[in-house]
Amino acid sequence: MISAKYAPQEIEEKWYKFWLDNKFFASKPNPDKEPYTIVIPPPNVTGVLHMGHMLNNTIQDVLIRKARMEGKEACWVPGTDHASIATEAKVVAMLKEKGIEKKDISREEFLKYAMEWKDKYGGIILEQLKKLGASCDWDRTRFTMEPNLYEAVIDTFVRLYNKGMIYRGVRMVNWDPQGKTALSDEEVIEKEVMAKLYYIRYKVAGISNQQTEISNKTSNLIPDTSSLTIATTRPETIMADVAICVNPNDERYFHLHGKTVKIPLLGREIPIILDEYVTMDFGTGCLKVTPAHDLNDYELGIKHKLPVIDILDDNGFLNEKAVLYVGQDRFAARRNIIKDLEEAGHLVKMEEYKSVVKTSERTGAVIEPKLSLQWFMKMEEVSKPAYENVMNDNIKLVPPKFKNMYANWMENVRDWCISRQLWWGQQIPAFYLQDGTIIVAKTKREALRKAQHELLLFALTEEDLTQDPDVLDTWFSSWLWPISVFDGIKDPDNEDINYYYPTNDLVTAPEILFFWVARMIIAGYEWRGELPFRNVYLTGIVRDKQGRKMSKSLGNTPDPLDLIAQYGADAVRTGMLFSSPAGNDLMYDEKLVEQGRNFCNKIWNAYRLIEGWTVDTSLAPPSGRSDVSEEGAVINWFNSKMNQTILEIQDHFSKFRISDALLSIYNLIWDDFCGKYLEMIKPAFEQPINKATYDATVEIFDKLMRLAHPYMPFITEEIWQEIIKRGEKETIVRAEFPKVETIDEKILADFEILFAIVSKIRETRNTKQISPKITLPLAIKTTVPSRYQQFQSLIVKLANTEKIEYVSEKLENALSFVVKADEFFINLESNSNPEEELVQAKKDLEYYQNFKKSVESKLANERFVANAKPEIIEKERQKLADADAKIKALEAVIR
RNA sequence: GGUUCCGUAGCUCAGUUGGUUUAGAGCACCUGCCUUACAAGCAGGGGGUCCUAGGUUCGAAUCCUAGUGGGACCACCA
Repeated sequence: MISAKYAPQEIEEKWYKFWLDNKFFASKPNPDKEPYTIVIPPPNVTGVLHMGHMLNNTIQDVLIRKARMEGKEACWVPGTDHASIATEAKVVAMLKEKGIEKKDISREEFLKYAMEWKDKYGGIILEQLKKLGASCDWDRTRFTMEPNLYEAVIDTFVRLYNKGMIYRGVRMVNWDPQGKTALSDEEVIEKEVMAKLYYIRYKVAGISNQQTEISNKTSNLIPDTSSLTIATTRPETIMADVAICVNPNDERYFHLHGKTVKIPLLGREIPIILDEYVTMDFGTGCLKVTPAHDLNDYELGIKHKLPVIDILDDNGFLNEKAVLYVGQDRFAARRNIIKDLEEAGHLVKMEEYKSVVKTSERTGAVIEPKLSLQWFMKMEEVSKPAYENVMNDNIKLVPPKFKNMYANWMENVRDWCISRQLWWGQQIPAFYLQDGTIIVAKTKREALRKAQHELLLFALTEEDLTQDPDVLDTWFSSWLWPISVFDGIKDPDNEDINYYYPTNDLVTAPEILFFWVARMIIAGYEWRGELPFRNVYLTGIVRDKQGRKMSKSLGNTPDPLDLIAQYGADAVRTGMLFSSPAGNDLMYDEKLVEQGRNFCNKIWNAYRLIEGWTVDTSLAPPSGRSDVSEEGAVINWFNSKMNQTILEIQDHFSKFRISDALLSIYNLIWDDFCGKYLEMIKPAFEQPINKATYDATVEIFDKLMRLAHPYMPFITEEIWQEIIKRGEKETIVRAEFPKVETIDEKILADFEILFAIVSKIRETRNTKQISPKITLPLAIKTTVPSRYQQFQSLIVKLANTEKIEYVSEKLENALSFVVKADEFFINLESNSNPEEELVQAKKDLEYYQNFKKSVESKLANERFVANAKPEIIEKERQKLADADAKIKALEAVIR
């Protein structure tokens, strides 16, 4: 006895093991087949599965499973990313718990701990993906730090350096004083906070020898010419001031042109400079210029050839250059200097001020703009093909609205800071001689050889070379991912890369469009002269039903594994996809997963029904007519319906409408197959079914399971094995995805009439409150009885009526309705209420008369007839004819 | 501030190059049913000023302009 409820747990485990044991997901280059490749966006190696992964990977699995069933050589490459910042932060925290500080151990020791950590937690997320049913080729699992991929990254660096595309330079970077590393703009989170704007008075010292131009006529606007006031949010940086800047057009400060001021407390004299960069109506119109601690000031400093005074160390503490508050944390120094400024009478006032504070995505520390020696990659030239090939749709972004965003970024691309002050990652292959000479080479040994031969420093030994301690930005390894997983950097002509590259589709989130997707495209053209993938499907953010982003701190993220355990993987997969058009955020609601579960259960019960049938081979198909049995007609109808739906599904897939394709399958199975087809062909209780109908039904069920399989791999395999293949050693994983066959429009139209009649009868039942158990007499007044004769027994079965009676005159006092141009009667003396029927008929008549009028006036409009396309006019004429017939029938009812 | 996307049923969204009169779907909702596959179900039903105002057109949810509301991205005033 099969349970009435679908129980996914043991089924899922059983089949996943079956798939793995038989290596159904494995792929190798096969010249006879078209390759279809997806590389997984590698999740952080220490990450755990969250709802975003679920959505993203379900979509990839749907695509890859469908491609596999379509006979392509489908290859989905899984793997993980070493995620230097995130992982290093976790390792540091883990060590801290053990009482170990990172600064107290060597790089080697640290990496040993990190590797142990990675080995322990690294595989988790991939194991979780298996629970979801992901059909990755697990033998191809890659890790961005494994030797081959590590070397590829080093190779890339050396080659780009030799091409002159990588340089070292002083730049203003986002410095994380806690993580002690530079961050890219993308790793920085901006938070709106209420800060304080401090107004600080500087004493004017005197006239400098550079400029003497003073406007005497305006100087009297400022009563106090002996000082000026600046506004700042960072008073602790005044010790790093090198100038005060005012707008040259600012009349209030004409008298200050060419003068110098003294920094409060410190007394150092700095010049007043002029630049239109300064906004006159913000603050006081006087800007303190602190090149070492503000990006704009830095640029201003370069423009005006100002010195740079950096008063902060890497931890965010004031150094000796600050002179005052040395050794204090920047925030402590701020509190102290405010107190001192106030006491010294320099603090004019404080204002509440809404400002934006940049914080580190990983450590949460407030970012310090910091001048620092970093490695950069030149981006302008190299990003051109990446820009053009997205603009011309060689690479399609789905949905295309992201093209604009992409363009905007690529048109303003800035050089890429690729160094990170971390240990976990690929160490930059740059070696320094004691005099600072830089030698870039893959290994220390090679660097030494280079120094000996190219610089003729034969006495040099490896001890004289120091490798740059920094590692490369994680994205500097993941941008190679579609190439490096096939070893295409180190071995650019190998069989795998030649076969699988370029890959087909990439499924990822729009927030990493720039720093991952764009860079992969750049790498693709740089290293292969070719695009890395043809389509980029961008998923939305998974939000809760109130529209809030899912986050740990809000506690609104369900654990995906709990969901799978509770509802089954197929239910979670379909639940996620019921409402997630590309590029749109997904408002997650557990109701969606319930809907998915219900769908599984619906399929399960169809299986139970069919499984319970006994087939009687001696039984001839029951026939309503001699040429074609009604069951034969039902089977033909369903096949047409199914083929029509497959056409729809293929259209949806061609446009990456994954949700819509699912909904098509959902409706086909639930409404058309379960709701209509099975109801029409199922034998009476405990009656056997004839073989022809049974076989046709199993064949249909087979196709339906194959259609649904990319979305619901487990339940479809179970049913396919149990009812369709009955123990043969095959798998639906590699079965053929159904192709579109004949669509018989006539039969589809005919059955629409049948369903309309059945609906009308049921509606009558409902409104008249007639029990479904009561068999209704049905009479039809029609000029085309053949139209209905073929449905005789189907109407009887679906609507519980007696055999249909054909009448030539309307039945007085019977309930009636009109379908097409024919009138139907249900003659029930007791319940009938002709008044109501009449009212309804009159309403309908009025509607159709108005309808007719509007169509007539359209057709009478010469300009419409002259301008509209012929097929549109023909359609209008047909509408007119239909309306006429309907009106006639309705008039008959009322008469 | 710049760029850009979007406003269609209570919610999430379709609506193909303008062409059904009363604009669709899923979910939610309402009514009636424990009918021997399935109450995680069956049958039926209600629900929209297609953001607003103009314009183009024989015809506008669809195209144009302006307004308005919201999102995204970039750059941000110390």
